[in-house]
Amino acid sequence: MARQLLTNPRKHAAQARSRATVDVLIETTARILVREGFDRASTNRIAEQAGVSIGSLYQYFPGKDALVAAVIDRHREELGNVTRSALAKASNQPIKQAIRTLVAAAVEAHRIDPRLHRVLAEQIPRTGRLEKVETFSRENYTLFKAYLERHSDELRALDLDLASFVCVTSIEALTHSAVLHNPAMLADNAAVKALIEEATRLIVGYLH
Amino acid sequence: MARQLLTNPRKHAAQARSRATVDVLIETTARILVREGFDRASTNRIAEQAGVSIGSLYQYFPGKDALVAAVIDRHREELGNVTRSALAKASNQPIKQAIRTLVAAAVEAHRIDPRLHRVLAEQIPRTGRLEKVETFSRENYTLFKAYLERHSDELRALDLDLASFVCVTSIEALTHSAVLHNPAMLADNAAVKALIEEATRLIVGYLH
DNA sequence: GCAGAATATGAGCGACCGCTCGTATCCGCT
DNA sequence: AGCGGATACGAGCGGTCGCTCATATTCTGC
Repeated sequence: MARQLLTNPRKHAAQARSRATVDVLIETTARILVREGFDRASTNRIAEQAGVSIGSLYQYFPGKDALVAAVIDRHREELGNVTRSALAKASNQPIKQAIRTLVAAAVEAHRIDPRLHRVLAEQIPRTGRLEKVETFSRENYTLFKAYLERHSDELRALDLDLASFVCVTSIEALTHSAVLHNPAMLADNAAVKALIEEATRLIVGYLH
Repeated sequence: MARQLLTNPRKHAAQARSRATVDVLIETTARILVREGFDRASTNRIAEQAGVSIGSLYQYFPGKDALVAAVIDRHREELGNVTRSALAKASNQPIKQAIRTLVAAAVEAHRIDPRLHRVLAEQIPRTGRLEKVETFSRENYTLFKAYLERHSDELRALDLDLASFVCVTSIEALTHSAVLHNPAMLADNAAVKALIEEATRLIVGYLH
């Protein structure tokens, strides 16, 4: 039997109680992903822990993938807010300061819910096989490129596409790897500062 | 019932035919991982497609995880060969040339079996039983740090641990992302050259 | 208050999972 | 040749999976 591939909600929740059901399902899915991992996040288990019947779950989500997709969307929204506001702030700053702002924002974004972020980043590509996860950083890429365009007079001659790829990929990898694979980093403010400093130096040096 | 946690072979294969059985199981596992993904790689399916009975599979592997671990080890061995020889070659080169050698090697390593590499990197659950997969880049990190130590007189004052982390993580992310998320890159030699050039510039600029 | 729409329920089906174990076959050694 | 260990086999057990559907409950509009 073909597995369910759809990730769209099956039905729109209209009344307040059904919206509550949807919410608790998404929240429970996130909690199970964090606490038990992707494999143990079965629809039966999610429904049970959410205090919702399996039938109700399937009224709103066509399957596990849709639940996970909803969790991803919610998380990405939060990340996007942090990044977008940082980019707005950076747009008026000179290069070096702007890069520092962006790197700091990247670290900040990874602090929102690191354990969930880790599960999503590491276990989720199995869902959908789509570019859904690639879009994780696509927006960052586009916005960063726009920044470079506006400030191209302060930079050496650059292939903006290639440069955006290099910068965004590096910043993403450094913050992701540092924050997620070394949880102690979260507490150690000095270490965070050092990381931001190094990443800034890396990027600024590259752009000049 | 508690899931199987071991990833070590259950029994050592002594005769030639059993070694052949083990080989075909590992190879089939790799093939299924690439063609069907981690989730569909069940022990039953692996045994069937390998032309080996499920009983024989369990003579040599305590479960799916052990098979996957064997695939990972084999792949990592191949990557390690490329990287180690590049590092040996680089150890006598000046910084800029050395970095270029290493970046080129990183790209080369990602060309070995990109689809398998992608599956291993993206689909293997790293939380839990297969956690030791994190050592994927640990060796690179150590070797790179050793290189920096030997050439520290050519560099600015550096925290070698931090610098190694920054360099290895960036190179890994750039080559990985470029080669795996843009398969056209494999064919386009000019694009590969451009990537190597940019990554080299990024790292060299950072180290100086 | 009541009809009908929206929402919630959960037993249970068929498929597949990981894995065992009793049995059959093959191979190396004397 | 023939014995004993190594190897191979596969039916099938107990379990979880994703998911449906007949039924029950709650809400909304009139």
